[in-house]
Amino acid sequence: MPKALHAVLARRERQIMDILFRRGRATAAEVMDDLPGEPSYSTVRTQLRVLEEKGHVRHEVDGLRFVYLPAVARHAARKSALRHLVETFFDGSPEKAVAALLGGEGAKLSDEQLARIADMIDKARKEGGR
Amino acid sequence: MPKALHAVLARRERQIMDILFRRGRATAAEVMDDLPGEPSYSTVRTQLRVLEEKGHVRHEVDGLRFVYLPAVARHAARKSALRHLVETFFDGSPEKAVAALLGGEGAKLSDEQLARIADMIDKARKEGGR
DNA sequence: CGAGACGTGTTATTTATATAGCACGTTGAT
DNA sequence: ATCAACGTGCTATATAAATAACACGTCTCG
Repeated sequence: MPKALHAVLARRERQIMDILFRRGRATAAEVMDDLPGEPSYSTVRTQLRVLEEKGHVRHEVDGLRFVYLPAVARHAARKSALRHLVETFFDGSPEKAVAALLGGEGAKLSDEQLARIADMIDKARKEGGR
Repeated sequence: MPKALHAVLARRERQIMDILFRRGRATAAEVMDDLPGEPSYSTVRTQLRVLEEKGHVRHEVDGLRFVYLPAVARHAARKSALRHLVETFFDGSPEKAVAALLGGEGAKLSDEQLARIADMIDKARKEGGR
């Protein structure tokens, strides 16, 4: 298993990867816009190049310019991040994590969303009880 | 609002904070045990001292030795981490995050756990519908 | 066609991080 | 009382990260 991203990236590198995961793909200029502080365009490009050398990012050529994307599928990174979070803050219990989400940590939930979640649970229980 | 920890910590610093959040409190030796690589005792202590200077960690004196703890309540750090994760990997939708947890990302759920979660949802719905 | 905007490649520099050595103090067992 | 084990305080250094300047190419529109 390759090492999880969060365990390997520096502060700024992580910020950049997060932006790429949020947006899916982005140009250097877009990354720059989303970064806190006012890094120069040049700085951001250098960091993207370094991330690419390290294998965390790749780029596609779009006409003249580069568009950067994470080298790892979002889904994989997400799974590993979620696992780590549950481990660190919820004593390894996904149940507690769900409780926190329902309790409004991470954003409020509407009634419709709660209803859909209830459905998901019914399905999960049938699966498990089979 | 003070800046979120994950946005401000370096790689090693984050690893250490995660250990402290997992364990609640730990001596330098315990932190050292949990860190990957084989950092020397001296190294770990230096980093703890730096983290303390920065205000992320504090220590209590236990007889002869120091016991380190996060300066921020676990609950607060967790909330911010959860929010960030939902933002980055679930398009800001806690519902999607719950779905991932139910789907087994982050660890499997037992039937009893699912049952308890179903209860939580009932309660949440009553609250919201009041 | 020429200047400005926009983009890349390369290289340099400063600052922070990660790492560890050494001197010294306290305690507990021989 | 003394030596080893364990812990702290202080200091030093190598490596990595963060930042940016400069040179150069290409499109574009007036």
